[in-house]
Amino acid sequence: MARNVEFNEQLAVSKAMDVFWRKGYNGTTMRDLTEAMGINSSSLYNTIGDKHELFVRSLKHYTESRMQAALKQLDPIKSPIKAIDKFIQSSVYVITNEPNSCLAIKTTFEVATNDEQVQKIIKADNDFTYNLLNGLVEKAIQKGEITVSQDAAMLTDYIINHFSGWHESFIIHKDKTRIKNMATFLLKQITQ
Amino acid sequence: MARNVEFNEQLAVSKAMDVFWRKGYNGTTMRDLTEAMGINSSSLYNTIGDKHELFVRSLKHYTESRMQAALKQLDPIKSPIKAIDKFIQSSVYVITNEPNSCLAIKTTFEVATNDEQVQKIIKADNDFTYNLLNGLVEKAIQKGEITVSQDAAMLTDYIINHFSGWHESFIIHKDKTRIKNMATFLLKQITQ
DNA sequence: CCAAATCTGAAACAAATGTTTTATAATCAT
DNA sequence: ATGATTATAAAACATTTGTTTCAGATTTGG
Repeated sequence: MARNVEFNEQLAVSKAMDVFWRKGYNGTTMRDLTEAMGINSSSLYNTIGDKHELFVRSLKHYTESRMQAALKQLDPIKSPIKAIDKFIQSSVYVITNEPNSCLAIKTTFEVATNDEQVQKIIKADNDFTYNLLNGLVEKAIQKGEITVSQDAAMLTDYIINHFSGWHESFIIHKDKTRIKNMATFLLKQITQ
Repeated sequence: MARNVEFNEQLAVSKAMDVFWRKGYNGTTMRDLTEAMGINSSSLYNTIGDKHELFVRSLKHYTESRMQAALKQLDPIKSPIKAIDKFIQSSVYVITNEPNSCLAIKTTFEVATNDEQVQKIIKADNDFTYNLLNGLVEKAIQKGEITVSQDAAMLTDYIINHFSGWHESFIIHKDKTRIKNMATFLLKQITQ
């Protein structure tokens, strides 16, 4: 009965995400977004909604992509401690090679404090990583691959906790070696 | 020959800092600032300058205050490892009790990437903390209070690295215990 | 092919933004 | 006290902001 939507919504959100990722929520204008997405603001408001809704979708797109990638990467690894190692090494690689630092962390510090909807997404993302890693840590403790502590919950927190510091360090010093050395030490500590 | 400046510039910058701290650089408007500072924008532009310059001064005020506080707090402590402990415990206390998380970290993720002047201030702040802690770590290694590694530089990075993760965790989960448990484990690891 | 539906593009919108102007008030050296 | 000088307050400024309007283009079912 009517005309079809011309643009690919998923692709458009992905382009919007790139802009938010670089400039942050408040640093991004609607014109930045429509230009990058290649669509007119009327189309945007007709389909997705306003700036905030577009940000929410961008953030969800970011976190969901990451979750899928993590599952896919860790699934074939049978040894829990090797999976933990892979997860850490992979984080180091991303931190020291991606042009922007993690959108979730940037968002946590820029908007999560004053935005409940955003905070929920961030928390869901964090919980996912926590559960994924916690499963591995528990198994590694069971198998005796980790002996430094029996407190899986705390150890999981402890490991995850390193990532944002590594991002911060890399923004400030742009020195891959510093990150790698910290990661090596972390792993040595865990598996001592 | 002329009229005197009415407002206390240091105090005004301190009020501006509070606003930037809560709302971030891009989330803060000039009207937010002049209202909080209790001065007219013409006075602001006549004395301090534009929004960016005010932010730079606010950030400097923040970092310099922190540096002084750290020196004052650690100076009387003679044992290096006890000073390190104090530094960590004090960070935990601030993270879990201040209403806003660290302005320096927020700024690192929001603006440092695209703002050289801000990046310099952040780096100077980071280097200060690094040097302060590194001196303690070196002495602790010499005295045999730390044996887990002889690499003072890496260990210093490793310790500092925890703070931004603790901030992130507290924003997301608002759970003091999780932070305290991580801090306890960190200290146990270092002094093992 | 028609008609209803809805998407698109460009322009327009009010409000908010960072900054400047201007008139007035206050201060200090003479 | 006077006059030069500078601070202040209020308003005005041009842009930029997020969002909406509206005419025209395109599609689909009948």
